[in-house]
Amino acid sequence: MGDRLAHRSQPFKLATFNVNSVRKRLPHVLTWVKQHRPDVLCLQETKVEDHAFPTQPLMAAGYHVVMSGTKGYNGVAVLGRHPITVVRTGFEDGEDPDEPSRLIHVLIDDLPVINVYAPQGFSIDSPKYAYKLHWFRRLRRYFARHLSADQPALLCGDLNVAPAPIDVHHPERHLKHVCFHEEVRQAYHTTMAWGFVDVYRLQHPRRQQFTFWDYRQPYAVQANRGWRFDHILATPSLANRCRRAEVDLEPRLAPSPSDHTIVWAEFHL
DNA sequence: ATGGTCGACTCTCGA
Repeated sequence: MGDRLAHRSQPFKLATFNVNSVRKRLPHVLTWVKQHRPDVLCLQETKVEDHAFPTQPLMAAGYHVVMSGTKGYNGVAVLGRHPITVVRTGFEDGEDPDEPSRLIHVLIDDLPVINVYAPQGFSIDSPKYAYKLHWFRRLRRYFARHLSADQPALLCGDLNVAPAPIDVHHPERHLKHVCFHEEVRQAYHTTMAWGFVDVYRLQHPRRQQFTFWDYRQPYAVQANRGWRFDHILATPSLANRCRRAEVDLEPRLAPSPSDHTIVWAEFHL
């Protein structure tokens, strides 16, 4: 851990937000960072190539910006109050296909932060689902190759998995859903068993709080038919230093609400 | 019921 973080008096605050187009949701992002001043905000589904990313207004708000995007789909970015070093985008594990627009690994004052957008999977019988399951195995191998479980590190993003029955409305109706099937939950848990702890669940063992409501589901928000897909995880030494973890529903209340909302966590470093 | 809607982009895909 770098001295600048180690000697901070203020807690270190990280947030994650699937924006479903960073250009469409830029007003939400600017309002939120100005109000909450997170040290780091990780974005997913930015849906924009790097040259067209709205870097300038974010820099004007006091944030460094790095990104790895593609036109129209996927895309991840990290905003930070301190300079950000990009370590890697994508797995770079020699397998084809690799998707640089689903993973960005950065260092913020020597703290590793990995921001991911996991594949959704489409349907249980689709090759996209097989790809999703394999993607989680590759993610675990990525941790083993590039991180140490006994050192501080953060993982966040849209994992496209509800890890437990409490994390989805009517779990009994979603046993064959690509984000809740026993097989995909197993893939998720096997990956995180490498050494990442879900800090929201650590702080709130029995609270049901969703982070995603499907646009296509009528009255999903009103009836709270949602899912908890957006996660912040930390290696054990850092998870022990988590003091707060919360879901902020503000992006759901703004005009043109996103289908996801913001999750944030504070750590005393 | 991959239906419904939303976003980006091309007349359709991804979620």
